[in-house]
Amino acid sequence: MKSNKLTKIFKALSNPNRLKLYHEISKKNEAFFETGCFVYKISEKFNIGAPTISHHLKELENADLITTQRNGKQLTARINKDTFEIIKDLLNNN
Amino acid sequence: MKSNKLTKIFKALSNPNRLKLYHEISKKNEAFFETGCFVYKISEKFNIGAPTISHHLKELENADLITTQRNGKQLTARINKDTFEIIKDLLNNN
DNA sequence: ATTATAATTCGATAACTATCGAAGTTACAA
DNA sequence: TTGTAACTTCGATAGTTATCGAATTATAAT
Repeated sequence: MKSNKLTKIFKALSNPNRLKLYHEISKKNEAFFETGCFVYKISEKFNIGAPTISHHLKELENADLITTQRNGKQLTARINKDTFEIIKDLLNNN
Repeated sequence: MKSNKLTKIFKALSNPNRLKLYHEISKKNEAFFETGCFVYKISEKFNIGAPTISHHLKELENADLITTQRNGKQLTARINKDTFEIIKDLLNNN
């Protein structure tokens, strides 16, 4: 993997809220892979506002860690499986 | 692994120069595990000053990614094998 | 049409970080 | 003991980032 791509991934996961977001999405992803998971449901678990969630999702997307898709009023987030494969071991031993 | 420990690791590796530093140390580490590797030799490859190198090494150390040890005038850096195990796959496919 | 919900954009701000030059320290050598 | 090499500490600065509130957009429901 290219070094600048790696730093992008590390940077994206270096913020506690973003790591938690990614982790939540990855957990839901297993259960609802077909449908993805709704962002508004996840973000209830956070103590930060909607603008900040929106900002963090873009960072995760920009690092190719997730994809998002609008479904009506709601936003659906899905894990990018390629990048997930190589960092899931880190996440799952927590 | 604890989430705050993870974010510390990610943060430490989210800076290009720090990632490169870590990578260089890990490469030398295989060749010179007994002796470790000299920081002044590594830092010749960087376009940043000694104070910045020193700062970055502390960040890597603080994230338990490396250990350092003074040997006379020189500083020796060694990879922490525990943390290396779980991220080496990311580094080696570059 | 009006309202409500989910998310985004914008502008601002406080906190953090990478980097530097200058000065200081440590250890060795001449 | 003077010098020098490797490294650290300090203080400053420019750039980045996390977060917010207010306003805006998109979609759906009433």
